[in-house]
Amino acid sequence: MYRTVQQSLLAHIQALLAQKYDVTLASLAVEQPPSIALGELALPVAFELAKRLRKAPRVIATELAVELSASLPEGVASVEAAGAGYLNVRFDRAAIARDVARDRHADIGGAGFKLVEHTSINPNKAAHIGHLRNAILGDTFQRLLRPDSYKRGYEVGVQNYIDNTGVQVADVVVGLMHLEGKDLASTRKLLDDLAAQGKRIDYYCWDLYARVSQWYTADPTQLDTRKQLRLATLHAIEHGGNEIAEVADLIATSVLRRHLETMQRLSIEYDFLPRESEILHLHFWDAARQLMIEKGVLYLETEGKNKGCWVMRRAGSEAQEGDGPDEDAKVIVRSNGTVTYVGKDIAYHLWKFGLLPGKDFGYRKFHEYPTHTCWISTDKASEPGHMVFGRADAIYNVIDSRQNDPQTQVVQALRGMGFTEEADRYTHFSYEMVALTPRCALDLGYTVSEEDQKKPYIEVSGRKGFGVKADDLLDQLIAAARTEVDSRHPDLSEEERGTIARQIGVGALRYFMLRYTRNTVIAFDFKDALSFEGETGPYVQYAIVRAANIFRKAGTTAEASLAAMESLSVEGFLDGEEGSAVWETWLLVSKLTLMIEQCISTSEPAYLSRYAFQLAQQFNNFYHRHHILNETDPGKRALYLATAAVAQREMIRALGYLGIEAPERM
RNA sequence: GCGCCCGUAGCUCAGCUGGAUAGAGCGGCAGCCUCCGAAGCUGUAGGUCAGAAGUUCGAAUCUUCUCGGGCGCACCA
Repeated sequence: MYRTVQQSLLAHIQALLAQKYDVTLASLAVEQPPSIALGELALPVAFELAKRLRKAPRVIATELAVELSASLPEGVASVEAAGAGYLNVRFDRAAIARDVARDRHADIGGAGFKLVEHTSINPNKAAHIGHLRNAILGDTFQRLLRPDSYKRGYEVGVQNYIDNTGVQVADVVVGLMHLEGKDLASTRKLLDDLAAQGKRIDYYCWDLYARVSQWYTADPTQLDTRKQLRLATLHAIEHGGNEIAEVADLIATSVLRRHLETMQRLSIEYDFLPRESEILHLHFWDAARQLMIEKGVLYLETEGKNKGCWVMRRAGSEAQEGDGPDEDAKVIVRSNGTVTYVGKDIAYHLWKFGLLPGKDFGYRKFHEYPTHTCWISTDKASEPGHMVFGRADAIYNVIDSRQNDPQTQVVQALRGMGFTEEADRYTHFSYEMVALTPRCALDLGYTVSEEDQKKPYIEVSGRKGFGVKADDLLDQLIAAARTEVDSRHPDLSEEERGTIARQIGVGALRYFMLRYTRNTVIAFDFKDALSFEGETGPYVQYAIVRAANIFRKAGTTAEASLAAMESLSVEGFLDGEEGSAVWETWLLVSKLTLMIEQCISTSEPAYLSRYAFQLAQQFNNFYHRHHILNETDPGKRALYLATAAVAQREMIRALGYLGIEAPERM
């Protein structure tokens, strides 16, 4: 509702400015006054106009207030000049509250297919906390976009790109075949044995990957031989149709299934898993190469250090007209004819926007979620019933900030090819890494150098096997929650307690990853991550449970409490000092759509987690201030019940978008 | 060397499309469970917003420079 009133007010003022002063402003700043006593909205527009109109801000504000008062927009009670020239707006509290109770709100959504890509973990090791941040950010964002019962939303597809033919997979294959002397058959047996013992293949690979990485450089006399072995393995995997490639596929697919399980524990699901093997075998690059040459962004370098390579100019250096070769250009095709990572990525992104004529993946069913199918790419014919993904109007790539440069290269290529609209709708959803505090690393038993101990944080490294695995962290969180639940609810069944503990653990984890803004490095520490108090997911869950307890004890429901608002005269109850405190809860509650819009337009889910916390804090405040069940005035009691109901409703919704469930009890 | 990001309370972070007195959590101190669950609430202490100059009626927020920290700058992916 907040957004609805704000919009109509701004439209009113724009019209007024045009009519009275003959000015149009590109955008109007709106804020909230420092105190609710001053009103619900404040506009500093008079300051902006002061110079232009050669009048004191206060005078302009007063004039505007008079004009606006003549015909107030819906939901607005009064407008007045305040301070040095602010235009303060007071809401019609009773009317707004009634609308909020009725769940009137602005809609969110529009046309166009939005493709969100996240997770994209190399399928050669267990997921760690860095991957968790990626997946949780992407999944939350996807929830904000999707159609649901609250909003119209956008058509959305969620992809998880699988680099099943890269060096990281090759490394694990080298480990299996050369360090452990396995072949296809014994690798199969390994998988069966691990499964029988209830062990995780991704954990096994975690250790193996770290071992191989060390092994490559362990013996100086073997450096070249091992490097060659690594390269030969990679090429065999890329080429396909041999035993090495089969081992790689077996491992990559098994690890991928584990990743899907890990993510599903966190309510994270995917629609499609495009794999690099198909990008290779279906020759996406050939089509892209031809297109790039046609459009003039890719050219053969004939001189200098990049002689014999097909290169592309870097972003920001296109004005260069000099004679000599552009030494700064990015190599796309090596002199040996193979394509680089950025080249393949350009081809892939042309496909995402439907710009690769005649090229699409084959689609095969891979995993069934309760409500939908997850598809995977294949170079064979498609199974029926699949969705088509390569036709995006806008894309969001959740990729950490270390890939800023290559991402910029891809956008630059699109722009250079004349696909400027696509380039404009390409969002690199960038975020900073999750690192470990030195203290945390020591606690985990890693050896930390003197130098590293002085740093604020240490980068996680799969190659070194240095990091916290996603499943381990989740297990710990759930166990900690379980201990609490067991002591608080010995009466509940084993299964119920398990469910609640899982909801709390997931809530704590997802909230932890979402409370930091994207460009903040998270220095991970168990003490912070395992906290259930203060600004955490469980704090919000607890507020929801409290509200539920009130309805139970009052012998009513949230729905009935909201319906009661229809016949309730709240006119006096939301004013004055005491009423204002209650009103502030309603006002905050009315801002959900505004928050979601903000999260979408800035690609920043952290605003919503903050909002959820603020709601819970506001509700807890209200809860301690007004003892609802002891309230003897029936009008007040009804209003308080409705207050708890709207607060609970929006807390549940906000948590829902964050991918966090609200437990019945906790 | 070049590019991007960051520097706000003891610690971890919000605030950064310029706007009224710079906020929250944790930690500290002092309180609140015969009363809707204390995973909670109240009060209190704590800040030259890294530093300097500039733009502006107004700067934590915009510009430039300096200092400090991080991450990128491959014919790796």
